[in-house]
Amino acid sequence: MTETAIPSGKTRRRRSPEVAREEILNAAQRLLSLGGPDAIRLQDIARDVGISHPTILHHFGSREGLIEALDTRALQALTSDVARILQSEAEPQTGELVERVAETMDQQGLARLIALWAMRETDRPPSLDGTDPAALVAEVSELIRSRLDVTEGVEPDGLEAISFRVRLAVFAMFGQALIGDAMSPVDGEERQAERRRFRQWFSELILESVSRETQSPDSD
Amino acid sequence: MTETAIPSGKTRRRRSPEVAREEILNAAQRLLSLGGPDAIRLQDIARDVGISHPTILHHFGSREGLIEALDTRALQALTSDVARILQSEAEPQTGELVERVAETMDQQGLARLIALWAMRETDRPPSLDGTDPAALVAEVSELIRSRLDVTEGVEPDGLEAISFRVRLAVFAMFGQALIGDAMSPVDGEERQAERRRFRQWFSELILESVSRETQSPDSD
DNA sequence: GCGCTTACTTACAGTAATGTAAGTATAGAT
DNA sequence: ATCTATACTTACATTACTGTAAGTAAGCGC
Repeated sequence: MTETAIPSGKTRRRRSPEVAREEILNAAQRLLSLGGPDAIRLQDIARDVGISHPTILHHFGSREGLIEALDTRALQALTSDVARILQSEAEPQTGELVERVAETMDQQGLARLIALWAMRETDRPPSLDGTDPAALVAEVSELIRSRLDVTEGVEPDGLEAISFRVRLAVFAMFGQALIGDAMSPVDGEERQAERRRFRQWFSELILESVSRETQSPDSD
Repeated sequence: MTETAIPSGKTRRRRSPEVAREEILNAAQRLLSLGGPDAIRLQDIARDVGISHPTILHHFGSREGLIEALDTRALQALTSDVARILQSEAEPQTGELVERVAETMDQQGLARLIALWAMRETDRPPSLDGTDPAALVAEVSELIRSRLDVTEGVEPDGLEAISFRVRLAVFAMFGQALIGDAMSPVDGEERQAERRRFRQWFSELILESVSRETQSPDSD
């Protein structure tokens, strides 16, 4: 039993390059979210999609290319997700934002992807393909500040404080997705409930601190 | 030029098993903190220590055994570190604790180790060798609560809120160590300064929220 | 229908990693 | 000084994964 790509029927499907890439990326991400870093094996992914592994190489050039595409797509998804919320909501609904990012993080196995990406090399590559996490944080921070400016009126150098909050939110959701299970004292059904409680508690903590600082700037 | 373990001189050193294990673990951790997950290669580690790779297998049985030992040691180090601080300080110096955990996390490459450990399998193994992160969090939370009890007097069901804070602190330090660089808008010297500012800001945030809730329990 | 492009397959090459077997040498015990 | 246990080495087996080469077939234009 070597590798025979599930000869489903007798004909073979011929996908458009876009569809093929999507299916391969989906399978890769799914496998990554199940197993560890070694789960990104071309043969496994190929079997999952129902193709042979050289097809993956055909579409992505190399394993490295596949991983890069995976990273890029994930970051872009997250970016557009955040952007959509920020532009649709009138009020800076921090709770909504936190909840949204959290879902994306652990449902799609995005946290693992980010972790692996961060570990991959010490020297920053050219901020992969145009989506830069630091820029995303800066953007979100800026947007939140501008909203606060309108409603309340906050001193301009509070930008770093806001970006700290955004970063903390990212860290919190990232951490919960990646190592949250290991820190939870409960199992099964209750764990989900606890996760939600934690997020809600966290959202309130962040919101409180924002309104506190912006409404009484004499705290320092 | 195959693999010849640096024939330093002509005699070979004969370490005690304990020392050998320590040196191997140190090298492995160092390499992991430099490169990605694939950096844990027996031959590389062996070259770093100055031995041949089967010696590692002799001491740890298998690559998997080495990784397990690495995880165990790291968690134990963190545990004892936290325990030491909690027992020595009279006041619950949250800032100190946060700073300490943060240092351990990114100096030793511990964050990466934890991340890999968390990714390794979905089903929890028997909480590796006696050190259980959830238990550690619970312990720390309990200890903090008991101190608050003495000084101020907090309702007993505030334990979850405290454990949430502890968890958030872990997430924050873990996140900063692992993906903090990617989120920072600055480079080089200034990055270190910013990291410190973030930690300080975070410590204050946590402390504030504690004193606020414990001193005025009618906030709900 | 015919032909061209290319998504896709099978078979294989190359490489690199973990793990094994057998022998060597070092430190401590007697 | 010799013996013994075992830390350690060299050489090799095994396996498994990425990547290549050549050939096959599916869709699309003509």
